[in-house]
Amino acid sequence: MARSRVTIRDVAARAGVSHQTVSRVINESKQVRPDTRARVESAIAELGYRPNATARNMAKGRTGTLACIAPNLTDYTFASIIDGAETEARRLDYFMLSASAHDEETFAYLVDDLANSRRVEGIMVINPYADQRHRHLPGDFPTVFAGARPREEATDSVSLNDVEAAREATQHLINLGHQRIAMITGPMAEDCSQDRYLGYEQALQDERLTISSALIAEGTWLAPSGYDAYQRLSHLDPAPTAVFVQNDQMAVGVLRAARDLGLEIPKQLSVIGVDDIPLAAYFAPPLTTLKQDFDNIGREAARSLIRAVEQPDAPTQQLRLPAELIIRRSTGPGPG
Amino acid sequence: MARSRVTIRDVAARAGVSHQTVSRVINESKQVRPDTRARVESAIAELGYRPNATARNMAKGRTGTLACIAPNLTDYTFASIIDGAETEARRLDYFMLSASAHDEETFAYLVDDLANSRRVEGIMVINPYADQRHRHLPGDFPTVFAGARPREEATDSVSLNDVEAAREATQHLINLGHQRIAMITGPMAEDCSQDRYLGYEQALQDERLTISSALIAEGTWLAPSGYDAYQRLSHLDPAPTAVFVQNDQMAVGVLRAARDLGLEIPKQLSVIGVDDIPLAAYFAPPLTTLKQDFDNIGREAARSLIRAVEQPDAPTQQLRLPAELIIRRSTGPGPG
DNA sequence: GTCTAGAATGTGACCGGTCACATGTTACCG
DNA sequence: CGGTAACATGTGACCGGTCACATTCTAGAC
Repeated sequence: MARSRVTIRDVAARAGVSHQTVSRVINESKQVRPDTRARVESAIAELGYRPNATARNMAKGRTGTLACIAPNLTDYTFASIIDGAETEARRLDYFMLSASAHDEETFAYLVDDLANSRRVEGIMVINPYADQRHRHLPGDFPTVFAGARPREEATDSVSLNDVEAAREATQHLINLGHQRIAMITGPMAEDCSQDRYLGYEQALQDERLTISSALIAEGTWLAPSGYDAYQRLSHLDPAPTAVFVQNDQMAVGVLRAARDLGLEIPKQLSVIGVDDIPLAAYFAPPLTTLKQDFDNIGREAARSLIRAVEQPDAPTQQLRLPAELIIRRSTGPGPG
Repeated sequence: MARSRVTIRDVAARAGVSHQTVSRVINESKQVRPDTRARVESAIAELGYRPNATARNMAKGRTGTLACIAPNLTDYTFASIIDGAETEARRLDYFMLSASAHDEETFAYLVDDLANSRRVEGIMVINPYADQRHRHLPGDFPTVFAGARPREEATDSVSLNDVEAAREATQHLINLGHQRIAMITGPMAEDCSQDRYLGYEQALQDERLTISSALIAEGTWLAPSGYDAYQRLSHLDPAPTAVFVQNDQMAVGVLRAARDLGLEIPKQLSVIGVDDIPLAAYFAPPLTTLKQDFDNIGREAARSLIRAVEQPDAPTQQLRLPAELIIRRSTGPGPG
């Protein structure tokens, strides 16, 4: 396997043609006579020639590479968006480089490096509002938000329809006969938490149920914060009979807090989450949740980004995908 | 922000020097007089010049990019290795492109494309023995295995010390007074499963406990297979009082199977896993396990790969990292 | 004041492709 | 059989850097 430095001109010499003809052959131009093509192809095979991607990028002024920047690559929700995006990008002949930027400074540095050195042609951002990182995005560079909607910026985005998902979750609890329904939110600085808040409110309003800020606690998306938040809510009198938790990790924390308080789920407390994390069915009890189609969010985000790269003048678009209610055993009939 | 096509020659013209001097400035050569440097630097600033990464790669014959190929990017163990590797690679001035190859064919295609087109300088492979994918690796290209040891190939690798970890897990159960200890393995085609098998055997042998193949069941690494495997083991008479499960996902399946069978954990059955997955502490009961330092495996793998890239003649090395016993509540004293 | 080493800077080729355009061939027409 | 359009192939510049080497400048020694 001669992986060495065989160039297009070596092949040309061997086949007795010009380097341009070789270029035509590897680019499948039809302007080549079959016998010439055959001669070039056998020269390519004999020499083990492979086109050099860097040189090609250089000449064409493109890199065929996109970047995805997330706070980390391990969070299941991020990872599955990335996986979907990477696969779709590859299907469309792009490579995807994913980087974790756990703080704003790293994010700023990365964006600057990747975009300005023209190493990538577009950037996909997961969690642009985790801190003030969105402010470091260049205005004139193809960008897409995955899993979040833009605020004022005109940026392409693909995410869950948060309002609708939250409304469905809350409605599910209402349908089961619950009236005193608490909510544990993500950080309220994030639009996603606000949108889910909105959906919860709308569902309650639609059913003429009262909304009380006492029933709402803020968390961090992580399990321990769900645990703590529920501890606080459990002191209420009367206690809520159901909780809509804005993500599964926190919901799992609630499950454990309830268990530690000696509560039976779903008999004394119904719990519903959002995401459908991998082992959701293996907690005690198996978790009812609204499943996000992360893979599809990733795929659509990749498509959106590639569109932005290839058609710079296309209008931006916001895609909001639906969630699917997965009923397991952490929700049950309300009192009465 | 003029991100357009300002080249090194534009800067040179503006600063009244040659393009080479500009090159020296951006490469921090000390062979430039301070006043010249200042002139060039202000020209760079005024024009908003940024070096083009592709052109630089082209001229230097390198790409500064590595690839990581895993069966998927969502599995927590893979994702955390990748995250660690990506961060370390970046610290060492490389970018990392991660791709998921869920089947052997995709893997072969990817490797071929990435390596032969010289798009990347080295490849990190996660789970090279998932199928026959390792056979598609080029022999003369920098490669490292992360999370697995090589068989006959002389390939760099970084992974858990599986034998030792399994021995520790089994020993923990023995120390608690268990004598009838079952094991649920991963697919026995994988070396990792075999090594953990070995560690289990060694621990039992050291304590003169009998090893019975009836006590061993094979799984797939996934939770449902743990569930099924334990169902089978539970029919044994006498039943095992403890199970060493080769990973946490399957262990979680065992937890649920035991619960469904009405068994109390750890009173009637002790369960220990391997990995320490994110919500291990939130299952019922919280899972005792051997924690892998995935982040470090990733970092070391990146270092290893970069060494292989930069010093092609360095001998290959196999790094085996230790696990840490995390005692939670799924293991308890044996009978008697 | 001249010589010379070493530092500072400039020149042109080169990395390996693609592009625009020039040239050479073929085939079909009157 | 010449003319010409369409096809096939060749030529050299170019993408934006770096490299090797040539040239110019500076400063210290004689």
